[in-house]
Amino acid sequence: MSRTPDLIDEAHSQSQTKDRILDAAEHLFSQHGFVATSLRQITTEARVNLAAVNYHFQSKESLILAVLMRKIAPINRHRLELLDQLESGGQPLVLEEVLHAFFAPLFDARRAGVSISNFPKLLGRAYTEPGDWMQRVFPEAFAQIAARFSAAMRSALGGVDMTELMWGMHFAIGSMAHFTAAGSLLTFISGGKADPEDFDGALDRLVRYTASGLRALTMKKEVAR
Amino acid sequence: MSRTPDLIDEAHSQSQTKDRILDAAEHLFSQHGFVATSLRQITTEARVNLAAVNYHFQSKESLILAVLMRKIAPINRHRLELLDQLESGGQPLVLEEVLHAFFAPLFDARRAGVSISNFPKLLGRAYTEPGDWMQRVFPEAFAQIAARFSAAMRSALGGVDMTELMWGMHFAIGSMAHFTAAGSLLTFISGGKADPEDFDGALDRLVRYTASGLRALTMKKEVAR
DNA sequence: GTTCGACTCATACGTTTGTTTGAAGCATAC
DNA sequence: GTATGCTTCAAACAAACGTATGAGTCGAAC
Repeated sequence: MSRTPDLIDEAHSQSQTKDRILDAAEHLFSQHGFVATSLRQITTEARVNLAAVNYHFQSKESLILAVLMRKIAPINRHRLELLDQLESGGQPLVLEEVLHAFFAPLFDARRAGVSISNFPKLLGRAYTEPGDWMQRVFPEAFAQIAARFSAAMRSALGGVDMTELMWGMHFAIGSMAHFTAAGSLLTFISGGKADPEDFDGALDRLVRYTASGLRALTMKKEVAR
Repeated sequence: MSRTPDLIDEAHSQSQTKDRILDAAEHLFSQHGFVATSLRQITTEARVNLAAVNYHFQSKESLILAVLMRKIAPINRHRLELLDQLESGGQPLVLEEVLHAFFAPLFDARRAGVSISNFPKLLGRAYTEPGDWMQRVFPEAFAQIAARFSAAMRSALGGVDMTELMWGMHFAIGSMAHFTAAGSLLTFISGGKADPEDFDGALDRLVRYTASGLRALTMKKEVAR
């Protein structure tokens, strides 16, 4: 037995420490927010030396960005894939399908994360946390998404006023973010009857709700109350 | 002139320091969040001694609660007033009117604050900030609101399934919170065309959007996709 | 066997955090 | 005037923060 393979973990161990830090940071950030989570908490949970954070990432801020991008990038890629798929069908776009393409990847992230964890909350936090850095990065990460999907929605709705559509998208993003970030509030106001862990049901409802709201908002109608 | 009235400020001066702290804290919390704002920043902006915070309030956490409650209480009171007004009319409730009663006080808060400030953002933060304390307090502050308004909405919609209505309320709260907390994102995705400072327009759109979404969600329809 | 690069480690640095202390101010009541 | 209660003040506290340092470990290259 010259080289007992040691099947247990650390398969290729490509900087296993770096990933452990990212995983722990993601978990803690989603629970306590970015500012309230210390590097010591992260390195303790990751069972890694404190200095490893500043070695692999240069600063805490860079760590935050790395954690976010690791989750946002594949979700947005998935969104664009689904939209491409819809648009290549040759048939006219259906609003519900476009919205599904926009929302579904976020919910799928649960399953894509294999074992871990509760990162939808992480993305929810990203919207409202103190950060000035957030407003520097989100545009970059979401500019393409916003442009592609707003165009698709406009097409599905039949060439409506773009400004009204933007208001609707903003409301829709709010519903989505609030659901992912504060699902426990749903449990509370419903007295436990509505289950925020029911992702399939949530996605279905969010699509129906949003589609109807968008149609109402972009309907040709007098502005006067 | 035995008692020159000194019309200038500090009318009854009932602990003027306490209010200065609350005002400064409210302002800074809304801009940088609760955890990222230090007591020294607050006392500096309020031009008050550092120790005054722990004298008038016992801790930073109590300060946060005091700041929140000072804003939430009158808003919720206003909400209930408007709802009472609707229900005492004797006529059947209209969904749009109920939603207006729910949303309007938040937007009015701008004007009610006389001179100050941007506190809608403050409330927006409260939803997603780290706090475990938040989940201890919000139920207390919003239990009555949730009960009264969900009943009114159910009445306006004609006795629909309560669980579905709760999902809708949750989405609605998300739209509202996201708008108040992250209005700048609207400016971004719309390329500057939609103005988040247009509160009248925003309220109108939010009511229309939400009413339509709620109706779609609570419509009797097969659950199967 | 030595050298070299990548990585981990214990430890310390300088700040900043929330909170506490004890003296000083300053009205009102006796 | 002296005493009393509430408030403000400068200064200090221990603790926790993000970051930096230099020695030490390990494996592959030569």
